[in-house]
Amino acid sequence: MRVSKEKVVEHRRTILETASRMFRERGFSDVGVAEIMQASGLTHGAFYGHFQSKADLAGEACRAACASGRERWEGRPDLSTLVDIYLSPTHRDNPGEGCAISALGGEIARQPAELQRDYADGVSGFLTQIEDRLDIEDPVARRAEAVAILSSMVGALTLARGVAAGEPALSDELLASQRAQLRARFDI
Amino acid sequence: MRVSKEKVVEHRRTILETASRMFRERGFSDVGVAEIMQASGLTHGAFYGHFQSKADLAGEACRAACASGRERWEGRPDLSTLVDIYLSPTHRDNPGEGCAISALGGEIARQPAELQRDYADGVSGFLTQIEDRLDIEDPVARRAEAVAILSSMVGALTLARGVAAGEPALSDELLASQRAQLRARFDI
DNA sequence: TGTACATCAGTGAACGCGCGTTCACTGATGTAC
DNA sequence: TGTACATCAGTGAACGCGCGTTCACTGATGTAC
Repeated sequence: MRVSKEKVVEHRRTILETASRMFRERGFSDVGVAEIMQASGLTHGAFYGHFQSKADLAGEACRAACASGRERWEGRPDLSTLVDIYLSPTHRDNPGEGCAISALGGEIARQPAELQRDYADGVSGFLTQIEDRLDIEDPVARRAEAVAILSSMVGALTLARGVAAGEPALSDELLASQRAQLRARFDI
Repeated sequence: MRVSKEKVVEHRRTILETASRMFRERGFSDVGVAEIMQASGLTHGAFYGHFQSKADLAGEACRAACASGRERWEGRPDLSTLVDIYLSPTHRDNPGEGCAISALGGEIARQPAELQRDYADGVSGFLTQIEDRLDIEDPVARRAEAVAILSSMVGALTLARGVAAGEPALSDELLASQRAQLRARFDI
């Protein structure tokens, strides 16, 4: 049955947020349209009133997740805090609420170039935010340092997630070690 | 029709190698049993004579890919060369022949603990190989440095692959920047 | 070494299942008077 | 403000399709004499 205009907008936002979370938790291919709609409190048939296709939703969800990540760090914490949060067991264990760059990292390589461009915007945005927190004069050196910090955070988080269920001790070590390593670089 | 014992062994190895390559290229969920068998020059029905299930194959393929990566570096190149190869455009563009740790990084987090243990063995093995090439006395510091190097290589490669089709210039920059960054750490 | 039979790896049709997607229908919302 | 009708978001059955898996059958291989 028909619903109010406000409800339509709310439904679309709910679907997008639910999908964004589920995709980060379990990847694009392992999450179905019907499952997303059920988790959003609707039936699968209503999906195509909001999005053209699952691929269309994937693009929107990727953009939304990158944007929400950007807002999250906007101006606030310093680099030590950012690194501590990023490489925390909490972030490792909750990819659905976490950084899309890490969560979608593996799968995005097989997605259409258009989606990769959105992902690249997210990467560039994160790099800029790191640069803004670095006390390095030379712009080239600053940029290189930001790349190094982002790479090591994404890599450590990916590895820590990959071994979390199989070797929890190694997973904790990877996070703690990389946290200490990065903090030593800009804390003193 | 029946085939010789040698052929049976050869077929099994072909299936395993083909699957190992295809899984690294496109992930577990996006590669089907029939497709693997066709690429191996057989029909899908013969699959269950060699493996119990697709999940069983995934485990074997992961183990095989990690093992082949280990052998690849056994003793040979120094750290500069290893980093140059790992962060090369060639490695980025050929995940099927490349490092399983990076290629399977995202998906392995959603696999059974048993598979993650095999993956963790691969990570530990790679860490040891990096440690063996480091000129650091203190074992704790050496281990931490190896973690930092592996994390940044995996992260940079993952990011470079994620933006390769969408923003090739950024992809090249990430690889080159991280390559230079790492070499500066142990070359002098 | 040669023959006769048992074995069993590979084939391809068939299975149930869940996927993304479509569509006729329902009934509450929005609108025209 | 109240009524009558048009609109259209959501429902749920149905679609074709490809998936992982099974199985009766085939025919070359391996073995016993």
